[in-house]
Amino acid sequence: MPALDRSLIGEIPGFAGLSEADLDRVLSLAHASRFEKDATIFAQGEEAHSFFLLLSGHVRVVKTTPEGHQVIARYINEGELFGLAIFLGRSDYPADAVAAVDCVVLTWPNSAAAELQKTIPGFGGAAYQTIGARLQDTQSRVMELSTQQVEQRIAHTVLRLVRQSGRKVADGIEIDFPITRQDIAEMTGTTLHTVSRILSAWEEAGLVRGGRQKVIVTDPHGLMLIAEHRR
Amino acid sequence: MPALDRSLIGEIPGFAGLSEADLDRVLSLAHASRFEKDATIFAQGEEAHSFFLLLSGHVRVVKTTPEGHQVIARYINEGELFGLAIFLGRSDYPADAVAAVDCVVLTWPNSAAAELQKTIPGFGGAAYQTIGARLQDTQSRVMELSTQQVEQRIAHTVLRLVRQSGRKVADGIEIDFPITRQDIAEMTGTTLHTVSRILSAWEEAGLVRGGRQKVIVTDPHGLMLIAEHRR
DNA sequence: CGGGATGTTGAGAATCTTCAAGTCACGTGG
DNA sequence: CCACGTGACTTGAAGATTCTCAACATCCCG
Repeated sequence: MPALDRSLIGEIPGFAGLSEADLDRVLSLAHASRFEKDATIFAQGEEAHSFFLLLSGHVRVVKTTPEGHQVIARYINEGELFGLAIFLGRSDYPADAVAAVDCVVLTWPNSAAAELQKTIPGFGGAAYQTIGARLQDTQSRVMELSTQQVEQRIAHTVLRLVRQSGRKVADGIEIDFPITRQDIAEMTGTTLHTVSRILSAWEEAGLVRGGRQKVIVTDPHGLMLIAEHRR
Repeated sequence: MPALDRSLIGEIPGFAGLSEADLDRVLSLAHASRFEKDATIFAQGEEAHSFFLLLSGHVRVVKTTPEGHQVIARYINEGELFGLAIFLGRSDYPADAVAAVDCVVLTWPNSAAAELQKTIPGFGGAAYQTIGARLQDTQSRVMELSTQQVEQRIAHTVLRLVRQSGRKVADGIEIDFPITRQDIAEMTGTTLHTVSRILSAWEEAGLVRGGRQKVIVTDPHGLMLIAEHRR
């Protein structure tokens, strides 16, 4: 493995503004690895030995119920920490993390956590900030699932995805990684059939363009109206 | 206000095993207050100036959507921290906290947080442990809402309530605070009508006994079977 | 070029909500 | 102490949303 470059993490909240010496110290505790699309970074129930920072790519975090239903907990974007089981006082990972595209990941052993928190001001804060943000996200999702119909939930989810991981293309904004109807269903608590029907209707109405493992939003404002149930 | 007694918090995780001097120090930063049933401890959107520990009673945490729907995020039990906005890096409270019964609450100003974390080993950990546990709870709830039918969700919710806040009575276990059908509906993402119908059916089947603002589980094992969809 | 994964669409069924109408319990004030 | 009013609860009937089942179309990868 090549020596890790400071520029990898210089821009990341929690490491921003560190001295070169501190950056080197942070990197000396970590190691970088590549995961091919569909590779598992960690598995639900597995003993949590490390935590991670996504340097590039997109990671899907999936929980499986005892009955075998899958629910996508979230997508991780570049620059985000994940697999923070140790910071929650957990000894195992509560979900699978799967590379949605080819990914580069920094890994720290749990044993580095105390060290980092002690020596890097702001690192612990960044980790807990991340957890706090996820608690709020998850709570919003509970509210959506509790109070909104399927079409609104899908609209909110698609808008969130393009906002967080959108890439500008000729006629709109495209979600930056391959995503199936089934994936969207697992994020919104519905079935791929309903997702397909609704996306087809939206395409008919000129709000989105679909495609295999692809969603392009062509009329974000129109979608927003649907999300707010004011079509 | 009378001087706060060390015994108030001596048993609480995060304060357990502290010296008398440390306990006094923790209490000197706090003040205790009483809230009558239905009193608001803090309100959604209000600037978060303090965080709290519930000494006795039960607190309902409620979020309201822009459209006016209410969702009960959780109930707080005796000995739990709540209103931890500052630990999430938030400047306002994300929900209402309402006394479900008469309550006694310890309050610390946010300014005490850094102090407590520095001087009391384990305090910061306890706060973040609490947040971590809530993230996991909330995620389980997303899974339930996504994959289970209403009857199972209500069964899980009622079982969780009796487990966390149950009081043994003659013919079963009763939820230890007044709870309406509407409350249960707001915890499970359904309507009070559906909750009422299902509780009536369970009563018919001898699993529970109902009553005004009351639920007594008489056959926890039978309810568990319903929760797992194996009636 | 075959086959598995992905996506579409129709029809029927099931669950759950909505609307409606009431009953019941409890606390308050006369 | 009783009448009354309000909040809590119940139950029926109709309707809507969404799921399930089924069949087929399509696309990509090897």
